[in-house]
Amino acid sequence: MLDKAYDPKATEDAIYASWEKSGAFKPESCPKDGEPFTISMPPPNATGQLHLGHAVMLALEDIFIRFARMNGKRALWVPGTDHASIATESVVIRKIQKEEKVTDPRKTLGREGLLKRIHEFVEDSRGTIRGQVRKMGSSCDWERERYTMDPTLARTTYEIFTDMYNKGVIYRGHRMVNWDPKLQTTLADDEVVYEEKTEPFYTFRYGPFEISTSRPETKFGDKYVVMHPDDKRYKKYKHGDTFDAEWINGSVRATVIKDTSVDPEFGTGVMTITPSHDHIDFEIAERHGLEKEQVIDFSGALLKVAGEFAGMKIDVARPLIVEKLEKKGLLVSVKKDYQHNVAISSRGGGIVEPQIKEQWFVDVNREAVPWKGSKQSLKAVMQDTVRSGMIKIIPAQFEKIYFNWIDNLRDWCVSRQIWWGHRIPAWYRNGETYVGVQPPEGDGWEQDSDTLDTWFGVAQWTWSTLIDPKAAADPSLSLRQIFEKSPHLKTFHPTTVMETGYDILFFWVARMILMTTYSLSVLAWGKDESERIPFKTVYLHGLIRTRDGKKMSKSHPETMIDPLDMISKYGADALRLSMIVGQAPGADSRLYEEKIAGYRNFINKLWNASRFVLMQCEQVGIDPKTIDKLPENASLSLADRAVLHASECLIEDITKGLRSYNLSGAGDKLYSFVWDYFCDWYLELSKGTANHAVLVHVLRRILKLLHPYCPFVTEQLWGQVKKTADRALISETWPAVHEKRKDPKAFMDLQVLIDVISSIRKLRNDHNVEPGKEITVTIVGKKFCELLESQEAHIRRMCKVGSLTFTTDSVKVENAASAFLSDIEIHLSLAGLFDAGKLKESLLREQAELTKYVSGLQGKLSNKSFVDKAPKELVDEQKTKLAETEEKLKKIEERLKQID
RNA sequence: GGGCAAUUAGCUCAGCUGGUUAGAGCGCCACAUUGACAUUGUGGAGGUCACAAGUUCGAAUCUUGUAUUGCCCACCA
Repeated sequence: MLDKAYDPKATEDAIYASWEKSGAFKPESCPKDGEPFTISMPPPNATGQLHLGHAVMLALEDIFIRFARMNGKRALWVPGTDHASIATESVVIRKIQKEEKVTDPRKTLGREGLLKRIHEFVEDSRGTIRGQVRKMGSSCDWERERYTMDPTLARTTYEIFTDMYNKGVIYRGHRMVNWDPKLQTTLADDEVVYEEKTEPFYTFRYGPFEISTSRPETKFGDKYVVMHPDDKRYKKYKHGDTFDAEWINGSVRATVIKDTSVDPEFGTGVMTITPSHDHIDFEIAERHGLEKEQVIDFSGALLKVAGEFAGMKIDVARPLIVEKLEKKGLLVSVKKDYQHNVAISSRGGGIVEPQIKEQWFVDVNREAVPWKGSKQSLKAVMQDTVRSGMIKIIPAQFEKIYFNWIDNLRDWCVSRQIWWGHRIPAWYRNGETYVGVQPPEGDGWEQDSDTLDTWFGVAQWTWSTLIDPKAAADPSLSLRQIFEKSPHLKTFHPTTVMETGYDILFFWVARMILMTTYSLSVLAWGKDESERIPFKTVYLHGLIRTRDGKKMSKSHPETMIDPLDMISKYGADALRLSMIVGQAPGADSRLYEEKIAGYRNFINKLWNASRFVLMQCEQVGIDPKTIDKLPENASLSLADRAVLHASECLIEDITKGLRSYNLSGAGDKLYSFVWDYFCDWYLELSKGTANHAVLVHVLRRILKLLHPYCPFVTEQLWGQVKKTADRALISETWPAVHEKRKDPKAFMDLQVLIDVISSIRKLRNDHNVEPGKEITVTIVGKKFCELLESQEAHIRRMCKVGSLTFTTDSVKVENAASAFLSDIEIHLSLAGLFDAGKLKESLLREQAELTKYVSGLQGKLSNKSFVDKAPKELVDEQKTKLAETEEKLKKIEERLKQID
């Protein structure tokens, strides 16, 4: 017999191990003719700990996969980890700095040495992650686990890079980048955060103009003044005019430039530009072919052009420069409380200094992708996949956001000045450049020291993980031949659904669309465009926040909820439910311990309901595992027929909900079915008159339907109600709807019984009838008398009724509390307990409520346009409702008279 | 500055294409409790669905505007 309470800790690990051992996670265990259903697991960073973001991702994907598997699909879930270049490198460097007191591990260890250390760290960490993913119950195929630094994935990354280079989609060029002087690396736009700061805003005299700046230290090389061409104040200056201006270190010859990007309303409407250290200025300089002189070096110090200030860090130099200009009489004014945004590195926290550097870029506008009969740009293809409906994003509002992002998309800088990652497959020798998967032959070649943006490689994740590693290891094969020798790729790609957080829609989801459509199109693999996409559906989940709606952050450990902690306290099933039920896709949600505890209670309720079923069977010596047939409908009790009907409807609802990705709604329905219907009514009604076959049957249904949500407890219970020789629940088939078992009449009739029992209970409560004290009830009903008579035993037991009379005639009632349902009157004799005041009070309350309702209905029905235009059924329904309620009111009036 | 969303009970949230007297969980109040379950049961209190106008026979739901909040993108010399 089962314990009194479910103990997840004692069972979860063993159940997981048995699933894994049985091969149930592998698509090979599914029916051979099943439709493929694939999910690529977004690979967690190989830096350590599973957090709630991963937990919610794993829970959602596991539900998708288990549902698909039970529906006979060939379900494949590919797990993996990401090398996460920047994040991992900085974690390891910090670790070495802290633990070994090495100030600059790059210098001390060298490239090879540091990479070795990072590699060791990652191996260790990947093991931890694997264990944690298992704890969540994730049914992924571990034999297909991949890692972004696997040789196969490295090869596809280099192959595609080379191909893009050869087709001119990847180019090397000078571009303004976000340079982090502290970490000595380039940052992606997304890695820059802006902080509002208050700094002085200076206005200086510059020749005949006044110009303003918050960064005087960049102004040394300025020799262009820019203004809007339509600005009337500066009409007399023509584009290209030159003049001499006294400046920081002597006189400079300046040129007038007219450009529409200048806002005449801002400051004086005139500015000087620093093309080397400002994005906008760079663009202006590019437009007009202006010189770009570097003023600040890569460590953040001033260069020779600064004259006496050369070598100074900018924060030191700034006040000195202002002082000098003031002495020269060039300082016009200082605005002290100027607020503006300063670019900060999200990695190192230092101020970002824009610099011009040689970088590798992906050209998003070059028309190089064969798509629907012509060559299209990456941008156009990215738009088309979603616009044409090949890829569907859930929730749909993110499609708008996606398009908006693509409209503003610029070329993608893919090189990073770090060591950990895929090193750029480019070699240089005396001004020659070679790009290829294999190093060039001959001496004197030097490989680019940069690595690729992590997202470049991992953007191929959906398909590169399905490539056969053996084929990829053969250098004589071309990528196309490797594709041909990868049957899994053909079967399981495009993947069915990509589930991830909306925060990486741009970082990753969009870039997967970019890289995958490019790769599979250019390599002419997959004739139809719809076979060249990475996934058919994108399901985005929101951020999990604290109870107060704040972000959980490592810097405030008290706000963090550790999923592993919660699993050991409440079980993985409870955690999964708490993250999914009540959470709309794409919306942020709040999680706190009471919520998880609530779902733990639900799991326990299910456990005990099962325990009850087993006990019922035991009492009469039936082995629940051997039950396999349901008796004919006709021989079943009302409650049995009703619960069978309800469970058939439940199957329909849940199936529909899961198919349409409404996991929250379906979960909620399961919760209330189990608790509010199955436990509160059906189990209660079956006490004493249990039909064991129906009990076991409905319980099995519930276990199946709940299995995707809470796999552990349902699997555990399944072993109690099914022969061990049969399939484990994970491999069971999803229940089908049997129309024959539907019985709406029984369902409605049971509803009447429930109403009657509830009303009697309410009356007892209203009139403070002592608990346990048996009472006498008279039920008067025209339509339902016979029905209720047959359920007498239930009413008696569940309401503690001593004697019960049924009659179809109206009766004279005295000393009784009464309730009036439609067509049914209930009179509870209260001899000795009778409280006229209380009785009158409750009748008057009900009368007032009903009167209000009736007048509402009457108004509605006397409205001609309602009667004419509303659906006829609705009008009829409201008419019936009105008649019923008026009847009820009459009865209440009668009772009131009697009391008086 | 551009874009996207949200506002429903004390708290956290459901409420699908407009249609019974707006729901759940937690919390609160009262009562119960030896046999599935105190990780429980029964009953209850608590809401002008942010505000205003409009469309409609009918609006939490559709339209417009206002207010508040949140997020994303861009970033101003």
